[in-house]
Amino acid sequence: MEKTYNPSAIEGTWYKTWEEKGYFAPSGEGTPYSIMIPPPNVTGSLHMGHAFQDSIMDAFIRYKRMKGFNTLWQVGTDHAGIATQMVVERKIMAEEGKTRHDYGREAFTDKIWEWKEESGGTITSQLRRLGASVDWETERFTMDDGFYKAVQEVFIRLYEDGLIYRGKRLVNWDPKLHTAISDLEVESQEKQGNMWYLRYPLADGETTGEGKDYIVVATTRPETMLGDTGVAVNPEDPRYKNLIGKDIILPLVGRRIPIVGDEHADMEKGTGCVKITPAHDFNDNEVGKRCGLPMINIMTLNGDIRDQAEAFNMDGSVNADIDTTIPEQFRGLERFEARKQIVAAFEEAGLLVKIDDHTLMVPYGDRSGVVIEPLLTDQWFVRTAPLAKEAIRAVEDGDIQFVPKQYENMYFSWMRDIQDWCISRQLWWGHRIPAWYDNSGKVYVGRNEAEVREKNGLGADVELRQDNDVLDTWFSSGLWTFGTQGWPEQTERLKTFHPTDVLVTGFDIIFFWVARMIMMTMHFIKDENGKPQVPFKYVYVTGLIRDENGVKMSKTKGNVLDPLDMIDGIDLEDLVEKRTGNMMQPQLAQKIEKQTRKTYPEGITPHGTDALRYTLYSLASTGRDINWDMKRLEGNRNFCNKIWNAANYVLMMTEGKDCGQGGVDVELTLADKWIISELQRVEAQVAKNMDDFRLDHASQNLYDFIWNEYCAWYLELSKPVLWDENASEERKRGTRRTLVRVLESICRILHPFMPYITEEIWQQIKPLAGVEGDTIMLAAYPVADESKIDAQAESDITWLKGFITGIRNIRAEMNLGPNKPLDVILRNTSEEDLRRLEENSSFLISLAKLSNLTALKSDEEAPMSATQLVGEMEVLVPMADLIDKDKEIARLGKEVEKLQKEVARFEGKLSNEKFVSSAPAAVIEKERTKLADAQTALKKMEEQMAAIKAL
RNA sequence: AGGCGGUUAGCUCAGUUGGUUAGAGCGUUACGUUGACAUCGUAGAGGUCACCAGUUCGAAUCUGGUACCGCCUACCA
Repeated sequence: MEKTYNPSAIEGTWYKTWEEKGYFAPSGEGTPYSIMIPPPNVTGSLHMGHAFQDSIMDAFIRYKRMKGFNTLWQVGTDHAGIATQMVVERKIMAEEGKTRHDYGREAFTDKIWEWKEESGGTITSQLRRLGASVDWETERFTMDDGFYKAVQEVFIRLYEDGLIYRGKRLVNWDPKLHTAISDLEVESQEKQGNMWYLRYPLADGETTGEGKDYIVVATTRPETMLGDTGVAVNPEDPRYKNLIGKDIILPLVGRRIPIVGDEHADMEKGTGCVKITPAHDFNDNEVGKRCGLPMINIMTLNGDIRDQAEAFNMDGSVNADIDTTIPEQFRGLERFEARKQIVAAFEEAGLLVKIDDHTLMVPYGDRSGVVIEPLLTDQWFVRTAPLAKEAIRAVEDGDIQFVPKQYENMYFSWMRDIQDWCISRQLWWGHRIPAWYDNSGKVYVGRNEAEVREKNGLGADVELRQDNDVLDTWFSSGLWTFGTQGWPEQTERLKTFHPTDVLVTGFDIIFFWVARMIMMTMHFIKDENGKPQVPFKYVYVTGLIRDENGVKMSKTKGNVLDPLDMIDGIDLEDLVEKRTGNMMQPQLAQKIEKQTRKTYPEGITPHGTDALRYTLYSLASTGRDINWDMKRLEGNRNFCNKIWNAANYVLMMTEGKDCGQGGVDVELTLADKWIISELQRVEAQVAKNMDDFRLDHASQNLYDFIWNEYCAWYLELSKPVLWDENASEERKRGTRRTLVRVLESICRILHPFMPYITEEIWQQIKPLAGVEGDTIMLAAYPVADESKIDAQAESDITWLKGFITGIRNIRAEMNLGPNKPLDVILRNTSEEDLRRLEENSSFLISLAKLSNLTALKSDEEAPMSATQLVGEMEVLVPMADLIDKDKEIARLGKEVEKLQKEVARFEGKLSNEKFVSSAPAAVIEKERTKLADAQTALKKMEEQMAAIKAL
């Protein structure tokens, strides 16, 4: 082994070996265990969220694989409709100055496939760097042929079940990308805007209750007034209720529109009158439906004002009765320009009452960044209510459990008032909707044109054209758990690995993806009894990883940390370049550069995959957000280094020596029995914490055991045995065997968390430990053996540690160097103390650096000494000339003070009648013991102090 | 506005049915390069568990309220 730990030297080769040897594939034996990776966007690159989730999945997978399960970690990528289309559009624009329309649909999608072949593997290659043991052999892509089959089948069956319909409805329209998007792709942002108060004159000489011949409406979007088809007032409102059924002459347009009574108008808010634009506002659309108002669309797909409006009835049919003329001056205006012009026109006409400042939430497209427009378009929808019902039940009944549980609330609240899902997207990249239209606009759904013709008896003379739209990307990813396993065929894989065991994902896509997977899966996949099958039994929800200041990482803020940079390291200049190069808003570059130079003056040093993963586990607690801490990462790199050096020591002590592999006689020391016992405990703890999804606890258990017990104590305890020329061969052999066997077990327990370093060390030590196997990946995971738990050994070692620490304490307090050999005298020794002394004097002399160790007989006087207590036994270091009297008095004084406080506290507790009468006996007994111990210690310390003072 | 979550050492985080003398990593103080490891060792310091009230013999833990922070949903005509 190399002298120093160098992660890059060991991490490169092992992954390649594992992959080539096919260790990641399901074994085909044992109980099935499966996880489906949330398919990353094929255009994406690995970020901290991926690293976090994928590390967690890998720990579970490696753990179960070692436990002998038939383990599948399904890998794949998502075709990410809009994102991918945009990437390739930008590319052809940059390289050839062409748009996708220059290419045409077919050639453009070919171009995307070409891109995917060349560049679509970025994220999967990065996944390899993390050590992810996914089954590469069966990698899927949501646009591959098999997946398309599943998507098509689902669409057709839902259509046949009456759960998919087409309609002209208001949707969130992205005027830049020219597509509908779902509610979830809309981000509301708070903006400073205005509220315009507009005067609408009443027709036919009518007046309000207050005698005015007009009413005033307030709006944040005055440009939509061109499409107003009514004004709503509250039916109870005394000011206006007499006007219900009367008309208004819509200013600028001159259209006569009715005043309707509707609950939506709140008497308390604004003026109490609401302009109703059913084609451009979701609430107005509802009012329009209730009051029978028509819809007038005034915008183009760009969000510009149309030359002529379009009028529809609520059922989507064309309304030919309405004059759709738009005043000439507004035609073709961009929407925000139109707003200015309309307001100006109102002002000119004397109809602008006032303009208030107003803070409002404005919807933006999360991809395009432009303001989303509610727009009337023809779209396909999934009727979600019936699907949601089953999906809610599955979580209510515990068939699916969220970890942590509070996310179930979030899920329920969304599912309870779920809206129909708009699944059509006006894109070219994606699963094209399997629907055809004839010239009359009648729609036929089928697997292909031939099938449609045959099923519907359409001759060759009937012209058919396929729907131009594609399906929402989440429609296909909703089928991920079963679509990847060969459905609609009833494959062996599907039977074996579905339902999957656990889904690991972030809370931000519970609605986007998790809920939809549950709905889709439960509708299509049934068990042998016809009961809907869940896609997964647990949903493990992770929090967001934020930067060191708790700020969400984003490119525009320039605070993104690349997991690979933490693995490989990156120098400052490269990091600055990475964060400031290729920015959408170059004006931020300077600020980002400054901040980066301040936070990472030395860049980022390499830490290796194992340290990164371990840090992620140690922070993986309750699904809440995490503020990334680079220091913690360094701490874990040090932990790797510690393990490396411990292995180095073990090898030095065992290589080429008899380690008792052959079953020959060995003698186990107290230290051996103790560390073996502790090993069983940590094995049990880790097993429990893995079952409870508490990777932070599991990693803490291992850290404690390996560093604070195995390295800090056991390795030290092994030295006096192995360096003792007089020790028996059985004894040395026993120690060597324990050293190497425990290390070998440590490697196996740790492997799911730190795959690389454990494999590397394991390969070195397996022959010494008498273990066989090609890889630690497939070695058996250690299971705690109750019979090896040795309470006697544990308490003896606790005593031993107390003894040694006591001596070290005196050394530190008295400024005695660690190497000065000390004579130690023991007083007030019990039988037990003497036994322990007898058995462990060599450990004590060696670890505490003693020159002599003697127990005082009851009638012997001790010289003046510094004192430490181990239980009731007094450990005395004779003062002679080497102890500073004042210092010792001060030290004892501190002890006495502490003990006095303790005694007082316990006495207080025990003298409380109510405590004694109502607390459980065990608790009282415990308190009594504590009191007695504290009193004894106090007495001894006081005596000692008095003796020294009297000197 | 409603819902959920958070507030524990200087920083990042644990704390599992109330019995704790509240823990870890990093940082910090002092000392120390003896033969696994200075990416280290040894010994320390550091917290009235946001605040108030209640339940209880006993509260970081349970209940109610307050403050601040975060997220989600809705509204803002």
